Amino acid sequence: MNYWLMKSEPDEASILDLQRAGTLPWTGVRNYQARNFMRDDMQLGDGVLFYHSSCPEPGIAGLAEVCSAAYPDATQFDPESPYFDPKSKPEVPRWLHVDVRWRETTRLLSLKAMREAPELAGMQVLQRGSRLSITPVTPAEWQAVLKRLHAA
DNA sequence: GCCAACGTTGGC
DNA sequence: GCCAACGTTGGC
Repeated sequence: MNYWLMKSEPDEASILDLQRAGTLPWTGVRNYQARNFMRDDMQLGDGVLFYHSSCPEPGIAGLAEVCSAAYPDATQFDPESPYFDPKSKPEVPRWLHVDVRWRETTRLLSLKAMREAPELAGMQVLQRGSRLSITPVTPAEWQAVLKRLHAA
């Protein structure tokens, strides 16, 4: 069982969109490291911190879980899609993704609050220059985030 | 809109 | 295989 933080721009897919949909395919990842996490390290039931990025109030907005194995991302073959990759061949799909299931819409644990939390200082997403859209989270960090999300 | 940081591309 | 140029991310 592993834990992850996954970034999403709420304009594209917010925690409320996930809540409405139940599950969503995590399409559009075009970074090899993030793809490899999904392909090699994610397991069914892994915990996901759903993070809103590139928005007025960045931060963790809810909880989700991995609910599929990795499979080819259809958007890479769609010329109409912003995620179209002309260099990817259907015989050898370059980009994969998992599906994610909604668990809980929480209050926002803002980026600012995350930075102020000593237990979260080591989180990969908070490191200088970190841009990866999917990063591993340690069990201790997961617990610390849950504690703060559920605190009054 | 700015810009720091990082990833990717492609010429050599 | 190096590395300069370019593109992207994402907070501010």
